[in-house]
Amino acid sequence: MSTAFQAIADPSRRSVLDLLAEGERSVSELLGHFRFSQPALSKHLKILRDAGLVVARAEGRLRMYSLRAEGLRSVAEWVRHYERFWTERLDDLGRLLDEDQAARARQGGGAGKTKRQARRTTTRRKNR
Amino acid sequence: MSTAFQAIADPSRRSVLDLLAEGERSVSELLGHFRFSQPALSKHLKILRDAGLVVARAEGRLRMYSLRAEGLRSVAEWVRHYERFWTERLDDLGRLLDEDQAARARQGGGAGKTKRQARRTTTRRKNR
DNA sequence: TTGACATATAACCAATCGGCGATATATTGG
DNA sequence: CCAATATATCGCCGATTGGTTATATGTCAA
Repeated sequence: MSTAFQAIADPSRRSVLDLLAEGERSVSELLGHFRFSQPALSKHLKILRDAGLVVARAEGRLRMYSLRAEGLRSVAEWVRHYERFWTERLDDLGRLLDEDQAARARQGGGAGKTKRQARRTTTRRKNR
Repeated sequence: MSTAFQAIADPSRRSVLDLLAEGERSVSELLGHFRFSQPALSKHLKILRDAGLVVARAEGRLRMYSLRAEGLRSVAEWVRHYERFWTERLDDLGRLLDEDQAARARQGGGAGKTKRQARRTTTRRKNR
């Protein structure tokens, strides 16, 4: 039942993946980086295994875990659909705002790369 | 304490975001796409709001929700770190992650007890 | 004002989660 | 074989989650 989205929801599990991104590690090596118990880590590892984000290889009495990053593809693809909202949109919006800012044109600095700022759209947050 | 990672862990909430990616929607419009109750949706929306992934604007008695995709940036950046594992050419990867092929070549060697074991990057991908 | 609608919040519930200590299983060294 | 080590699994626990129904709040129409 564990999807990659669920698996990476926990910060400890993300840390495990970050560690494994540097290379294969045994459970006890991983454990050294956390404050919780070994069974807790084994549980996290099981969740990551079930989600297809890591694989374990037995070497003697050690279990060497390594990253299986392809399991993150679904996440990457889903997020990529949203990337346009802060790339393309920042460009277009920035272009519009540049006119506005050009009005109070001053920006002396020298190397004139348009240093636009992201401005919040509306967001009339009042809430509660 | 709702982080973006936690917020997108739930498939219903991801669907909400997907819907809002097409444009602003009221709560009842969103509700039409789900089988659960209105309070359940309001809870999801609160979580998304707290995570900074959506914003609400009052329009009469409606609440128009819209996407605030920048909230997904942290996720995108984290995942991008892993993209290289399936994006980069295999040969580049092998170059980055040291002597994989040497370890593979010595596979039949035998009784030598190496302190450091072979790093396993495997996963020969050809497509993409 | 009243009543209907739109949405949020409250109170509750079962299931899941992340942690623990205890224990089971496998491997290695003596 | 035995003890030590490495890891997984079990049984338990309190907190969180995702859902429910009931109710509160705010706005529009009449």
